[in-house]
Amino acid sequence: MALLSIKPRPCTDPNCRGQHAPAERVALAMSLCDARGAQLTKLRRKILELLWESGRPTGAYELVEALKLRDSRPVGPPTVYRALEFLISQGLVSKIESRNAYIPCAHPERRHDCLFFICSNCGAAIELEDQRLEGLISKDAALIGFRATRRVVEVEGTCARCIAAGAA
Amino acid sequence: MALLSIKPRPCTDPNCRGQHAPAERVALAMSLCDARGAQLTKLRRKILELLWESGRPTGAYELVEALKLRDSRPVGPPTVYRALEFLISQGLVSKIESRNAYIPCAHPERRHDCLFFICSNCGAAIELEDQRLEGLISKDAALIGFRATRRVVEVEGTCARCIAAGAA
DNA sequence: TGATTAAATGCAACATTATAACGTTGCATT
DNA sequence: AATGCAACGTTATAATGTTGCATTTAATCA
Repeated sequence: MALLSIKPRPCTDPNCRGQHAPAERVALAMSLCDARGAQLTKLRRKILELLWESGRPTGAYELVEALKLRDSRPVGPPTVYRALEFLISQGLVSKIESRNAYIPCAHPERRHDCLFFICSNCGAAIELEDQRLEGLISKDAALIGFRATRRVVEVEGTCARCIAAGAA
Repeated sequence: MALLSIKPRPCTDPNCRGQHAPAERVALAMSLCDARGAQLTKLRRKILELLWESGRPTGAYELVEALKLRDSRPVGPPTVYRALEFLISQGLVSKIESRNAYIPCAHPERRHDCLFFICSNCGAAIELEDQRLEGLISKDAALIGFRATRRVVEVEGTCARCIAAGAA
């Protein structure tokens, strides 16, 4: 808590697409980890920052490169993967399975499943939350007696901006 | 058509989980490809067979190994990947993104999105189809002006059989 | 405070998954 | 025979992810 100069409040707008500054994001993450007794170390924080700054799903090796540029001390893949593992375990980051890439979670304060729309053209990913979708999946799971622990929903296609810009 | 001794009819049971023999599956695939003018060659057929026989999502390199055992002539990864690409393009196979593995599609005659339940314990995958789910995703896509081309829905957890067997 | 211990990180080697680049085969048509 | 074409083969390499162990850092407590 000592590291926190501000005490951010989570965004409560259900239509929010996550348009907040990276710094604000990281501050919220620190606040959450602090409350949970989880250690958001300097390295982990930096990787979360990089993910927010990137603005699109980012590969682990891209992060390795980015850290090389930003810092004097280079880090290896295992370090990055371990940090990602931590961030994912805290709900701060999601892996986009269809891309082998990582993206920060817009609403880490809420426990929820993410629904990602990924643009094949520009690479951007839009995160949505849909309780009805989660409900349907639960119902289907119940139908076959399946106990779900993780839900991956990823939609590939073309985003509105790229459609407008004339990209096929 | 000359190669086909039987003319299989697609299963129309909406609750069908795909319990049909591999040979029947491959025969249906041949029929479909024939109708489409697509070439389900010997190699592609063999890979589809192996996938059906495997009974669970199977990695590309597992297929490379399996082909080594089954045949005299070993094939390289590119060959297997190309065959998988073809099978996927024909809707005969799906990739399980969260596992980097491939699974034959239970109902290749219908154009639909698959919903996979993957057991972390035994590795089995259950395929379901849910129009309402597809509808919800379409609605969400429309909400943000996104044009979807592919939908990936994968649920990890524990299957009924493993729960019954006492697996956590 | 310094000793003790747990957690996090660094690092080298390795494993797995996927593709690039280029060449060959076999068949159909001319 | 020459041409075109789709599928397949071969080699090498890119991209992604992990293991095992040494080292450092940080939390805990006598």
